[in-house]
Amino acid sequence: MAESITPRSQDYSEWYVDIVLKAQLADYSPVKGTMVIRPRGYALWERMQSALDAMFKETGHQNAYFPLLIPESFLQKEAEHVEGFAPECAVVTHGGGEKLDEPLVIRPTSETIIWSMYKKWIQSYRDLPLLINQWANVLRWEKRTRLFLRTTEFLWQEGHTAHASAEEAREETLRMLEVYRRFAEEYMAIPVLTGAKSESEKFAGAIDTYAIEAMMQDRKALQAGTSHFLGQNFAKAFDVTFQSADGQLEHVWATSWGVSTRLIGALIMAHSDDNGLVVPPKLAPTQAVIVPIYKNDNKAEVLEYAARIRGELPDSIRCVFDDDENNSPGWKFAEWELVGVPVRIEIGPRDMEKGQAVLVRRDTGEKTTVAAREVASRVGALLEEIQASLFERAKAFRDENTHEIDDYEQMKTVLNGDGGFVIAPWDGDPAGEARIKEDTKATIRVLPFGNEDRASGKRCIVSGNPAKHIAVFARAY
RNA sequence: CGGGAUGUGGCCUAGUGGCUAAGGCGCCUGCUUUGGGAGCAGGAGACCGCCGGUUCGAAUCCGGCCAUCCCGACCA
Repeated sequence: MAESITPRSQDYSEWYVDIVLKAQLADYSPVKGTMVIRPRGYALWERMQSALDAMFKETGHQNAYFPLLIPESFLQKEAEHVEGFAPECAVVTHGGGEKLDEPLVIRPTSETIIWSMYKKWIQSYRDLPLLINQWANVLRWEKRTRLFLRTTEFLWQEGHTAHASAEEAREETLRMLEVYRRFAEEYMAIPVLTGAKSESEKFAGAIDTYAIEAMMQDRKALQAGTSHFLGQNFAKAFDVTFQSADGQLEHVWATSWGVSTRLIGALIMAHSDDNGLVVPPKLAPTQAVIVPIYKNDNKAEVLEYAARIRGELPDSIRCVFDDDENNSPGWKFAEWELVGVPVRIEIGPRDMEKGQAVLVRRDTGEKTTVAAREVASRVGALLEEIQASLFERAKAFRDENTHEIDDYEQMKTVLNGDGGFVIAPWDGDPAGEARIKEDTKATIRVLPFGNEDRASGKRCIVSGNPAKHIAVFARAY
């Protein structure tokens, strides 16, 4: 357990894997591309879940659960959907020792089974909107997997809503994108860009896909959440209609939106360092750890003094008192840094004499000495400071590595060099997008909102034609 | 799915045809320690990734497979 982590500067991928394995967030499982989420990783997911779930409830959604198995024929009802997902589906062909009449697909996402049910549940405009979310696992047969970022099976939430009008469904799509933005920035301390996806990056079956897009420490982009306006595509495929107030029979309008355990990967790659995981206080399962330091002749007194300080911490601060006798203080320091606890409280004989304690920040390593009576308030304040400064640091890093460029050669130099985000005018032509990908491996991450005006009068960076969008290009996970 | 690298107790590594596979870390027992991954003594733990082949003899040579990483292809 006391081994070193590959430095980021030496090998970013190895560093990432080391953090996941050594901080015991996850471990490889026997089936290719699958992993076990260990208690320390799952605790992070649970904190994400509870924050998100509260936000979903606040916006009027209810949780439900739909089955893992979907009749294969369901997937085929929506043309783009089947084309997008069929290649990565696992299919169950046998059950109970017999070949099944109809193969069952293990859900890669649940639109089809959900809309088959919505058909039964929706008749009138009075049944709308229908706002349902589910927490579930899904399976996608990926060729190249990476812990948390892309695994064959993963955990996520998927919201599926039904509305009486296109406007209302569009509002919902953007409302949930905003929920994701808030969650990413306020809880994960990760600044994100919001905007629309280009045609080639859209969800299979959506009219419009929106995303939150974050920058990792290696300057690559990570799509951290998506929200889709599905139009009437699924309502038509599953014949889901409702009678409006004026008696007309109309197809229902739909959205879907999701975030997954990939967020844990985002958290790691946004904040962590060569000493291990760095977790923002709002998501940290343990926010503070007290490490008592004593010699044999003063052990009882130090422990009592430390316990008294611990007793003054409010219940709202999630604190662990590490009085394990078998490990040295130095060992504990390193271990708690590895797992990312935001604040360490060191309490030894010298502190006891002076009626104080030492607080250490995980993000900067900075140590401060505070009077015993102030520990509770200082720890609370420090947690808030760390939360804020992680965000500011990540934002400063992203801004430093975001370049507005209107010359194609320069764009190639940047994207093939240090990387980062390139903001450039684009005419909307997929051919140009494809050429950029070929030349630089970068894709359009988002078409940021409110930039159509800025595009007017500019020339597309690749074709030279009049630009329609301002696009953000980057290499991505 | 293509190209490359790697695979030896839980982890890292030595051993490159010949005795009972060696060391460090970790683990267990005891003592001693404790302000940045402590010390001493004793102990447990390996069908050398898996399957097959060559050989009197294989961790070592050959073939296949599997897994991980890297680079591509593919992919919300």
